Amino acid sequence: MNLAVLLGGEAPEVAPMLLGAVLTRIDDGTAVLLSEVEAYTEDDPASHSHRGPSPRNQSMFGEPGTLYVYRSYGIHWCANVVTNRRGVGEAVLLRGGSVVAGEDLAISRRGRPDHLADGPGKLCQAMGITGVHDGSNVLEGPFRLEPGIPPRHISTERIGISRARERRWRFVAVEEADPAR
DNA sequence: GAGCCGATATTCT
DNA sequence: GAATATCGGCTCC
Repeated sequence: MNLAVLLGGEAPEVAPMLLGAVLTRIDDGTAVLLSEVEAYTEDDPASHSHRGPSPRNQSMFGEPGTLYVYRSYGIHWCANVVTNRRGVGEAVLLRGGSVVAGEDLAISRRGRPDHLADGPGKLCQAMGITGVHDGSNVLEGPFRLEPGIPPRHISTERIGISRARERRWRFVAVEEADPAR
């Protein structure tokens, strides 16, 4: 599946397709295999784009593939990949994954050897994603997204929000069946 | 492992 | 002033 075509779709449909994809940072070699994502759309009361463009969320309305990076709780950075066409505020929050390249750098950034990218803020810290990357595009760089084979996954309620909880737009890769079981 | 809490940018009321 | 798309350190099992 062509990435540009994929990202032109609607966020709730694109999100599960990004499971198994690898986000690579070209300029330092770090890469994360995505295992957890969430979809947000414009008519979604829980989405930052719900009330229209603002200085913070403008990149969420950009071209598909745009990175929307925002500061969460005043401390952490969180990254989304924008979907759908320009002018539509849809994106997929990169909620977690596992570091598959550049592990040493990820460990030094995180300051610990474990839990490198098992949360949206941690994923950004491990890859060095900050506000300066807001508005860059995964079709260009310095971040590249390579679709993989989507693993088995389940959808659940999203995390950390209070509105529109009934939209089960959190997609989590299911661990491969344990051979010992 | 579960539960509480503090840090604090940005938006909304 | 309150809420939030979080995290890490702490306590107490």
